[in-house]
Amino acid sequence: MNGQFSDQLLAWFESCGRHNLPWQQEPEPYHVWLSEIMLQQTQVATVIPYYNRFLQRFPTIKLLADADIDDVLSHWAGLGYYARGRNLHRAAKMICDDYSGDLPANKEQLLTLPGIGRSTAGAIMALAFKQHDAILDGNVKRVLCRFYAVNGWPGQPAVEKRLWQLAEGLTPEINVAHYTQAIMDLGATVCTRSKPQCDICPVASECLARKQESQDKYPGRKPKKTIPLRETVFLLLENRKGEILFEKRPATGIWGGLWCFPECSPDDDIEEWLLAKTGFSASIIKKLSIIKHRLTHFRMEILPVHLKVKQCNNVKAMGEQQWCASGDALKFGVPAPVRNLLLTMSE
DNA sequence: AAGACGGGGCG
DNA sequence: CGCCCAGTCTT
Repeated sequence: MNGQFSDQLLAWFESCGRHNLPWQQEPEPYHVWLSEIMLQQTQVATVIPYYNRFLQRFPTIKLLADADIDDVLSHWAGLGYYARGRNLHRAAKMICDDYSGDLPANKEQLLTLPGIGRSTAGAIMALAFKQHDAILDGNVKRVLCRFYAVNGWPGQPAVEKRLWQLAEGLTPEINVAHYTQAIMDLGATVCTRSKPQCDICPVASECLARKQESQDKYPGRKPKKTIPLRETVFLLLENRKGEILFEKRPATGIWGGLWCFPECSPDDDIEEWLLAKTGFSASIIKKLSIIKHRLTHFRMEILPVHLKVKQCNNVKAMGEQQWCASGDALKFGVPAPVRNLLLTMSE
């Protein structure tokens, strides 16, 4: 029977699960939603300080909806995947407009909100509304791949389809909130990527991967490909007051909506490029050491160049711009390399 | 179906 | 350095 898996997991959860995470204290729908969005592609330990700061600044969905997007993004800065922050803000507005400020307890309606997909909708239904619904996040995928010895990479549509079937089959009708938390905890603390602790696993005796002594084979690896190198130049323009010029990036694409420095290619003549594109006449003070930034899909090498502005004729703004003392810039949403650069400079 | 999207943690 | 993480959206 399917009930055995959930029963064993629930019994284990009671004594060994995590019951002290910040979003478990007041499990209201907003808290569950916020934590689920932050936890997408991001680990618990990283999320916790961001979660606490965010909720302190935006205690309710209404206050979030009414906030300025820059304010929202500055509290997201450093977490990555900034579309999550923008979607959260958009969804908060929709929730206020369409549902009087409360998350709908309805899966189809949740799925219409930006940033909420199948797994997050399932998590909100189960954890916040105690409704029977399955999730399939990275932890659950790993647990199920091992328990059923599912071959193939979980990102593969056929494999993912199979995993959803298994996840739905195992999810119990009752105690669904505890079960959902339990299977995530099992993946996070016991059925870990490397060195799983099968000796303390509540479902080890039925686990096919363990029977085959091939836990390391599951889940199947993502086919790897060589990731490209992207080289860029950060232009740190300083005016007479010692302020630095920042530009707001477009809402979509890398670091969408965050504040950054003007950027050119290493192939450009820097002073010429500046004059042509922005109207600033500036001279190079110093080229700083190259910053290496590694992402999932490419590597970045950033050359920061410090310049002094001599003259400004007809500034051609390429987007929103502002001059700002380097220390004050951290109040805005800036990407991690920019933050690190500013911190280094102020030392 | 495939690619884009950030940053941190770990072996 | 490679791989992964409480995924979703766009093309």
